[in-house]
Amino acid sequence: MDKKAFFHKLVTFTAAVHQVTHEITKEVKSNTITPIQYSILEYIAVSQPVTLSQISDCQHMSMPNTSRELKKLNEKKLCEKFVVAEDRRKQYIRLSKEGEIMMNEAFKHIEARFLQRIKDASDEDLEEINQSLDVLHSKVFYSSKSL
Amino acid sequence: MDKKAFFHKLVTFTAAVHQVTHEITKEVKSNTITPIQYSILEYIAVSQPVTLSQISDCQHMSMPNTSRELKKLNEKKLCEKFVVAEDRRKQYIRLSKEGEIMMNEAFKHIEARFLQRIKDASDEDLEEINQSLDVLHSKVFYSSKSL
DNA sequence: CCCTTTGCTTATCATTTGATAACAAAATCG
DNA sequence: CGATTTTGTTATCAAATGATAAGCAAAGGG
Repeated sequence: MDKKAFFHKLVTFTAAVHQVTHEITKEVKSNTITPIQYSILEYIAVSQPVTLSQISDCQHMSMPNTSRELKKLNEKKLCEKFVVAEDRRKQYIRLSKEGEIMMNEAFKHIEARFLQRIKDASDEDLEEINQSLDVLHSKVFYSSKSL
Repeated sequence: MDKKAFFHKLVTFTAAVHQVTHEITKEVKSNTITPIQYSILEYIAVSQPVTLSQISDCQHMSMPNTSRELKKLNEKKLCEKFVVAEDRRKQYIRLSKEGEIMMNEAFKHIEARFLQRIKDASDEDLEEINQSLDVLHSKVFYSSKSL
């Protein structure tokens, strides 16, 4: 396969993903949280419970800054901290009731937008999309600290 | 197919794409430009010549802020402005010689990083990835201003 | 020829984000 | 036990980004 073309395809693809998600999420964000706070909430929502270090790693944010943003989210009653019995330095972070509600609404909106995008897809198309997501996630866009 | 699981997959996938591209581009950015300036340069690189309004639209940035960032890039000798003969209000923006060099190096680095990510992939894997990119780009992450 | 619109600029201010130093408590290890 | 590492906090400062008001020159339309 032509490496140059392949790489070009990858770059335009990532640009497209950014463009589409930006379009969709900008309608989603409540005006009470900042973009970074939204992405933290999103991460918590799909990965909870998580520790502060995990958020810091995943969002490429320093511990102090992560701690600060989390404190703000806490003050806004959108997430909660729980000490971990086995290691009392750590804390598990989960969405609060309100946080769950907010993120559920956000996801519902995103869902609607995506539905609109795939409304012309057949069942086979959907299965194909499903498999493509698996392939790309596992073979290209996997997360890896070691790289 | 379970809709809930499907959208969960979509959301985590887009998050993964963001994280990976963030990881890769953060190594690329010279310390002389900010993230936003980088993304402007990237846009100019693939779309030049562009007008200030086009950048403003595409980057979802207000005209005044776009103007400011462009002025900084100009002072850093990374891009140049040319008045348009047909409409002297407009200006075409292009990368300067230095800007071209910088972006070529950036793209080369991104290519290397992606290659590293797929270095364990077999030829069949690559073909699968290639097809998955096509599927997702055409059926989900297509660009459409009208949506 | 006025009047409006378009494309862009400058200035200013508030907020968000990034970076760093200094600290503390719990765990781990020799 | 004492030293070190891990996990997280608080405080502070600098820089980047977002938002808004005011202005200006060229283009276009009646």
